[in-house]
Amino acid sequence: MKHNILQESHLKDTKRRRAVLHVLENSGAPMAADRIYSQVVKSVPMSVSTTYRILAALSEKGILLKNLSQDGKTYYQINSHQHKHYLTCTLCNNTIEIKDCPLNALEDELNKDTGYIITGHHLEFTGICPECASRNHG
Amino acid sequence: MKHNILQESHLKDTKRRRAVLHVLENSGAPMAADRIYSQVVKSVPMSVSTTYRILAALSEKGILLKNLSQDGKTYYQINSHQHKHYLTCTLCNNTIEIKDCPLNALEDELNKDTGYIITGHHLEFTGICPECASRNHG
DNA sequence: GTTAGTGCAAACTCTTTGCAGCACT
DNA sequence: AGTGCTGCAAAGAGTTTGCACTAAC
Repeated sequence: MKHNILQESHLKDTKRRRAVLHVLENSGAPMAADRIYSQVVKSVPMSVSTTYRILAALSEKGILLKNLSQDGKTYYQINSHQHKHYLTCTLCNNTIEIKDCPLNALEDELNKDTGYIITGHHLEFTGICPECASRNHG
Repeated sequence: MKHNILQESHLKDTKRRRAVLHVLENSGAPMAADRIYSQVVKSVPMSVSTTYRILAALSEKGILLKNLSQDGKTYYQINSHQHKHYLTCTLCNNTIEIKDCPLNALEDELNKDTGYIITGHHLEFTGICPECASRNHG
């Protein structure tokens, strides 16, 4: 069974939830609610409020990760339970994944310096992707 | 006449702008509009919309840095033209500054790997401050 | 059959804006 | 004097919620 992730989390297995998960599984990068909605609606009728409720439920169960971005929209992604960071083009918003996280070592040091118990971090790089760079030079 | 940062930026030197700058200068950490407003209003009458307009004008001139945080509010801070990161307690929201930024070296490597021209990064740590930690153990 | 999920519209939070009047250079 | 600043209220974007209906278990 492919989507027993819903049942495991004691969530009912509905058409809309499967569709939302499917869209996010096939996306290489985090997606905002409006884009998830317009993707899903192509195949399954769904209201915007249901989109938000599904995203909230899945995030609460830890199935999705959510992140409020600088553009004012909340982005959702499948929680792969791997620690990831992203690099976003400031011109076209194209986003790619960064493989390594060099910060865990820093967290220990930070704890020694500040006394804070470090529970996490959020790191985002911004830049200009090769396509935009060549477009602006050409 | 003292060198005025407002005049240098071709902004009129008004009571409210001075008050906003004063509040931010005396704050160790970034502040959201609502808190800046309620601080300023203690000494200078001001509307909320003016607060936002002042913060927008000062940010546009590069006098302030703005950052939309995960709590949905935009935080403002004086632009010290130094690169800084912050560590925020997830329990009491107390925020302190981190001195060193270990990421510039990483940016070069990232450029080689991805082809992106790296223009910046945003890094936030979360944790539990010593006060909250002891409060929760007691 | 019971509980959880959904659609619709209204509400909510933070922020922005149009317009008329006021303050700074 | 003239332009830019400000207050008020209304609007805007993104998201959340109350209620009646529907679908999954």
